Amino acid sequence: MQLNFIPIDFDYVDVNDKSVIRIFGRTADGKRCCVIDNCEPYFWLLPKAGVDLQEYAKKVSKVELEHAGRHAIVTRVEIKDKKFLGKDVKALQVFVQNPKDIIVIKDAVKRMRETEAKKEIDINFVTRYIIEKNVRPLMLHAVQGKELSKDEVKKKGWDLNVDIIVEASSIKFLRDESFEPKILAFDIEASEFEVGKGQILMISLADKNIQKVITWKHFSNAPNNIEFVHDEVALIKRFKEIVKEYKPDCLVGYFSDGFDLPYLKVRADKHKIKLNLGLDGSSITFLRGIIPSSKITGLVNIDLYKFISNIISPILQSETLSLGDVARELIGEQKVEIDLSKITRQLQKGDNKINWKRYCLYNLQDAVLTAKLFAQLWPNIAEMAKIVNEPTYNVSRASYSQLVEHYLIHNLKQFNEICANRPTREKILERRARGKYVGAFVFQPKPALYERIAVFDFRSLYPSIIISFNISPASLQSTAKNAYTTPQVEFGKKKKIFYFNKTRSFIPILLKKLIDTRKEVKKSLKRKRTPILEARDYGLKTLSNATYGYYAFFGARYYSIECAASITAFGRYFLRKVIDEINKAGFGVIYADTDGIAFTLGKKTEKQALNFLAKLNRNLPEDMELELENFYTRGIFVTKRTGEIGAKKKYALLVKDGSMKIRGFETVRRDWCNISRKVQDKILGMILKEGSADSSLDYVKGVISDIRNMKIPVEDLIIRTQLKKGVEEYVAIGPHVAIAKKMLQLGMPVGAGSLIEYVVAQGKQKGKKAKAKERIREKARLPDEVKQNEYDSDYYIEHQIIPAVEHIFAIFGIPKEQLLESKKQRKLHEF
DNA sequence: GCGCAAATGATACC
DNA sequence: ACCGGTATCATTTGCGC
Repeated sequence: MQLNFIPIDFDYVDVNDKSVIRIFGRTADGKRCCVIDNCEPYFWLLPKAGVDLQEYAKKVSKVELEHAGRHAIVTRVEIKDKKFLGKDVKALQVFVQNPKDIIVIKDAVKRMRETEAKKEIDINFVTRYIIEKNVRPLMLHAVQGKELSKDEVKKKGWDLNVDIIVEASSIKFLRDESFEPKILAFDIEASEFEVGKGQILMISLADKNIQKVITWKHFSNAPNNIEFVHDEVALIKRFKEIVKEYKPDCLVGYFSDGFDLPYLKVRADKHKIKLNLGLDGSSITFLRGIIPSSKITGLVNIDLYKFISNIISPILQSETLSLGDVARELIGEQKVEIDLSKITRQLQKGDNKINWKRYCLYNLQDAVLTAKLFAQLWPNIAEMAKIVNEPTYNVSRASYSQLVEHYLIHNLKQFNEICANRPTREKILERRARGKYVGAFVFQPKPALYERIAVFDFRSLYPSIIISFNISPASLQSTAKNAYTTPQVEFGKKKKIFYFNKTRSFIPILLKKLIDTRKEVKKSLKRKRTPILEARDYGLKTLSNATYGYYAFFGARYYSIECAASITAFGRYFLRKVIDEINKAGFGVIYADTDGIAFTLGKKTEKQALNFLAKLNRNLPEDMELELENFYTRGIFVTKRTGEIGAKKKYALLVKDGSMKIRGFETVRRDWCNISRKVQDKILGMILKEGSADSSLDYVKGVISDIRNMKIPVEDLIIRTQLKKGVEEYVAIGPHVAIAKKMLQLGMPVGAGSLIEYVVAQGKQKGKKAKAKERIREKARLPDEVKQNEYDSDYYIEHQIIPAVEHIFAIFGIPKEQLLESKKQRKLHEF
């Protein structure tokens, strides 16, 4: 029979000592299917120089071992001409019966005197299969094979909850066809925040066609979508039942790897309920790493929080990655918050006045928002999976470095390349201990208010450098012959020069392919904007930008600090070159950082600037391009807090439409309180629009007087700082750490990653001197502990308002003292 | 106990 | 451990006196 289907999830299991691949997917007519296929596991051996390959192969082919109850044998060995890091090598392809045997056999063959190195022992078997059989996750395939009856499948010891099972004889990629998975979003609420404590109170489920809360907390006047069960046992069982009946392709949660699923597992274990949600009846498994994750066979379990924090967060404005913040930004829905810690406290005290209906609806809201967020982000997950050719499950949890690596691994075949090994633990330690190399150049601005500004920037600077100068570990060579020569590459004080062969190597070629594909996507986007094309564009862009960082990442297979440092060296060279040329052309460079340059037009026109831009581009390498970022009416650059020199990475520009581009200022920093951010934003706007500081001075004085008169709502005085590690790990106990400790004592859920909120209140010390000496952490309070007349107005004026505005006024010659004078006094002075 | 520089820590830029 | 270096700034820590 032939079946057209879309692969969604992959796994492999042993059948009679052999590993078989199972692909779970959807058929063209929407049925859930499982395709069973084979793949021969293998790895590579590189021989030492002068080794008799035939003899060596013979010797390797005889390897046979007993290990962990398995009889591991080499099934056959082939001698192949391959490439490793671009160089020709002879290699033995060593086939085994079961991927598990690789780990056993590689140790035996590694010890042979003929063996120089072993390769590709750490390639995941699913990845191996996808490469060998040219399968493309989430795209349409035709499978030829035999349909298996339920009975035949049972003989393999499986009970598969799918509609069709096919044993493949061949599998063929057909085309990229857009696919929307059937999903079930879920969210649990529990009586405690810590996994292992308390019990599950309710579980919500949501998709387009379902919105449901299951709870064992009974109450009257419940809406239809609330289903009551007897107890927690019935709750978990009902959850399982719904998941099994609904048959989603993806089970979606928000922070579900970190909370919902581990919690569910602990409670299920406690009640001796099997959490066998897998399509083969298997239980959910947890991978314990630094970042725990969970896997359900056949059912792609997606933790949207992970995907967002890994892949989407760089473009988010949200100050936290909480479901509420992210949903507001991405889908424009405001989450209705309730006080969860209050409910927890009430439950602990046995207080019965909990509004269960409201709590249930809150719970449902989370599941619904998760479902909506998924709908929004699915194109991003799917397009990324298609670009790198890895299964959805892996992609949804991968960091950019992993994605870059997946992309490379899946494309080595066309270069006949053997994959580099993953670094050993020792290697990682060594790499992490290495000194830093010099990165980008940042131009020191002169503090002032500027008019008529243009900003040019390099389009994808680092990727274009990698491509232009063929920067890769495979092209690095020791002589200048037929090579690109780097500018001075700096490692601290040491300076070096590197040479990269001019024959294009696989990483720059693959990177160029990403960029060329993106150009095509951009063209299509011009014709018609679709979420899929936008997601593809985003994926291609971010992946190509991540390649430079990948070279410098200690966990990378293709780690090369020489490459990373060469890239930044070229970057500095071209940025400086363009700065010089802009100045020479009669413009005035104000500022530059990494790949962008801001300069004043002076007496020149915008058109002249654009003509000059075209001229600059004619002198750049083909794959490099300088673009106009924008023209600005005005811009302000300030001094550093200490000294008179201009602060880098801190400026505000006024766009012609009246909007502002603000970088680095307190306004854009989440660890400053709202009032200081608001005041700074306001005066930056006033100054940039008016070209003077006249009206903003009065405005600031007004705010200072309001603070002094205790008129500012405590809410605007909250300082938010993230806890980057566990409370006990801190050497310096800052205000947020002190507050976190207090919160822990109160039984509130606090740990690494929590955003700690506090307000600085009046201290206990009396007398001006003693007051000033009291540590800020001693005066820090939880926001709801501080009444309107209790905040420390001096602190907010001196530490939050003045620092945020002082250096802006300094541009106009207005000293700090003048800000502190009252409005009236100033008027008297004027008379 | 005081005043200071160094250390620690968070966040942003690109 | 889950992309890099560059940069600013607040607050605490700890040293010398």
